[in-house]
Amino acid sequence: MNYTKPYQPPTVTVDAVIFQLTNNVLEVLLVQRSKDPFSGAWALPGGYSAQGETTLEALAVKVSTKAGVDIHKDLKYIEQLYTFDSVARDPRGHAVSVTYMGCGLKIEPTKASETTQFFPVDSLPALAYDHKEIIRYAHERLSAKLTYTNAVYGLLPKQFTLTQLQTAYEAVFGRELDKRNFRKKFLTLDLIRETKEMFRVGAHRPAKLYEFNNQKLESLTRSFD
Amino acid sequence: MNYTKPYQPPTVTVDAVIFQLTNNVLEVLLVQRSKDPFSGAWALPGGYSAQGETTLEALAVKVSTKAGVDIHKDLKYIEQLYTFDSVARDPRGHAVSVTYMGCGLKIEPTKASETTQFFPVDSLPALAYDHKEIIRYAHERLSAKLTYTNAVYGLLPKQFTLTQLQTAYEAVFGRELDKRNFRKKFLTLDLIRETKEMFRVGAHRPAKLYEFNNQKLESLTRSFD
DNA sequence: GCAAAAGTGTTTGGGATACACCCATGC
DNA sequence: GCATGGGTGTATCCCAAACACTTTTGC
Repeated sequence: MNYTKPYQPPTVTVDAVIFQLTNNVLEVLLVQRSKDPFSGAWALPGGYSAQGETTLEALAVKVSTKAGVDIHKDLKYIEQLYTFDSVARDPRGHAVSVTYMGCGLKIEPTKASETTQFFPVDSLPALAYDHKEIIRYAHERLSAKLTYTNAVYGLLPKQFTLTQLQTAYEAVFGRELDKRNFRKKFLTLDLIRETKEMFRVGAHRPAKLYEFNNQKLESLTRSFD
Repeated sequence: MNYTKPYQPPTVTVDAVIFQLTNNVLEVLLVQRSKDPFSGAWALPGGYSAQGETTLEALAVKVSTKAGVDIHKDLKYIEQLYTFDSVARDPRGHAVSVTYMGCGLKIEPTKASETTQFFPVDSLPALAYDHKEIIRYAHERLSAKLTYTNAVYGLLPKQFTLTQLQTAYEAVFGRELDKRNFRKKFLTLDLIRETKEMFRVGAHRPAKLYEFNNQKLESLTRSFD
């Protein structure tokens, strides 16, 4: 390979789609841009990735700096999503973005403010770059992951009720599931076990609390959906 | 974002895992390196991706130059696989590789030679970089794609027999399937139609030829496996 | 006692699995 | 007529889907 000019790589950036569930609504973490391009618009937390660091390392730094979220402590699950590379996606010049998708729970960005917030995936503000497409793709991926893996654990507390579990699925899938069939099926998958704790809240019957046998990603023997 | 030093992006490369089926064996296209690093070892076709071109555009150029394969004409299916970015994967310096996975059929690299060949995925030569891992991952992805999409069309000619279809699955999955169950299931998926042609070869009953209704990727209503 | 969510079973239909023999052809 | 791969059916079991009422609690 001979280059007549010195080789000029594209800029490499990283972006994170961080989901969490709040009141049974799937939300995504965004930061508001204060500078051009897209000043005032909202964007996924992210930034440049430099030589000598992995994209995940770069992501950890950027997400911590820009949103006050520690991807290792605050997220229960993270995976690489896709690399977006269209030449026009950044008006300043060609930037290839390696994106990640992660799930957390009651994340409280230490930088929480009017410029760092979670938004419901179904009512996003105006977004910078191609971030709307990235979020759409991440949501699709998350939904797929819930159908064939135990990835829901990423969205739930350590102990949870079956109703919480079901509503997590419903929030991600965007549709309702049958309570009896859902419970029957999930319990036969052998992913969770009953605890001795009960969840008591409100004027109604308390619910058994369950926990996952395993907080690591595994494939289901029988898919959902 | 203020950088005290000028921002130095990692090198960006692209690599292609190109599969085809030859005599019911799943093969992958490799080129032999003539220079260090890894001189003499085999590698996936690929190379640098520069500013101003998408990674797929870069891939088309590199695969054509190095292996004489036109990814648009010779491949029936291609998708982005994953971005490999460990700092040590290239001994010359940090290089992030955006990889693609594709399928073709009777590809004849115009550069076919002792340094551009297909190898069975189960008996690969010594590989440069992390290309062994990339191939493993691509194989896994292909296998997954066959279970929940119609992606097999990428490995088959326009018209094919049910036995060819089944052996394509078997070659990718690496295990045998029951003939009667396979046929019954595939025919009820409504993905293929009978043609009026027959495949006549050898001293035995001729086989009906089928074709896909649709040569575009779609999800199956019921997964395999 | 009443409002609110938790918990629970049965029926039915469709698809997955297991399994072995006849058919059409070339030589 | 025989060797070779093409083509076919049935029984069983498991699971998905549909569907409504009772239980436990706080007030």
